[in-house]
Amino acid sequence: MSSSILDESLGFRLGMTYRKASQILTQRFKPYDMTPEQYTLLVRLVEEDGINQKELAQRTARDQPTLTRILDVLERKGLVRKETDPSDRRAFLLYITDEGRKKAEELIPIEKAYDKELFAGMTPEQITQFRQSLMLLYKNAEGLILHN
Amino acid sequence: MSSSILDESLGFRLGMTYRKASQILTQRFKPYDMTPEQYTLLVRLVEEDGINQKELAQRTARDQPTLTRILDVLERKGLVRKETDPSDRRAFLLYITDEGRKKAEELIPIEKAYDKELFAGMTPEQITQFRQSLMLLYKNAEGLILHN
DNA sequence: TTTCATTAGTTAGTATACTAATTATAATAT
DNA sequence: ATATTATAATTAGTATACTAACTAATGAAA
Repeated sequence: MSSSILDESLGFRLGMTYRKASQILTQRFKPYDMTPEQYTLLVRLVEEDGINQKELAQRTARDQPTLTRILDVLERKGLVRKETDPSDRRAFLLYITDEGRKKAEELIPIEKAYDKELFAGMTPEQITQFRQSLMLLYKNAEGLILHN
Repeated sequence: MSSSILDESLGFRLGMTYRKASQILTQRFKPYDMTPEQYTLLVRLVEEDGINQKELAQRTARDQPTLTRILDVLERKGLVRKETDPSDRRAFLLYITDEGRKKAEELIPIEKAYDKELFAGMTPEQITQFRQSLMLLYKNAEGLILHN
């Protein structure tokens, strides 16, 4: 029974777990010259492209400045293409390239396998419960945002 | 039932949840000129000081370079003090200052309240289960590190 | 005791994440 | 039509996180 304030804090435990999990996936992606963050954008665009940056930001739970920078990298690598939206010249429509699709399809099984290893030892019911808890936490946190 | 690769990925969900939760705590700590990361070091030192940086890094689940930089900030703010270890001149022993202790004690109830709000709607059993799942994930991830 | 390996901490380099401010375009309201 | 407001994306600034390389001190071995 730990009496540490930090160990008690679920927020802290959530953070340390995320950092460790992210660190391992970063290692595994490194030989493919890809980060987990870049990967999420790529995968989202494989599923649906022709959307703009604001939409992609929402669908990957990232803010727009972060997205801009990661997209720069993906564009430089030739995995993603930007076209100005003819109906709104402020916006860009994002398209995945053939190379980007190939890269994503190479990495998806690696990420899936990692996910499985990460959750080894948990029953399907526990995993479902964990997933639902994460979703509740996200909703709770969203509701606590200060809007200025 | 979503068929999105990203939504299916528990690692991605873990990350988006952590980021959102961290973002809100960052907002709440801002009036106190404190980040969640700085806070964790401070709280750990309130519980036990006179340890060196390597030990503090382990106890807060952070790597040493990150620790060095955050400690710089805390030292500049006068919340933490470093003394060279007389028995090992490579190492520093870390001490919390009176001001640091006061700051920590001011923020601890804020973080605790936030944790409670974050987990609103979950039963104690669900929270316990969630905590145990996080601990299992951490252990699993640790076991998957590539050691060179 | 001199060499070699290890260890504590830092520095350098890269990537991510957020807020706030800016630019350019679009949409709305007089 | 013109002025105002809102929006998409970017830029600037700060903070965190990691790996790799480095410095200084320690410890162990020949």
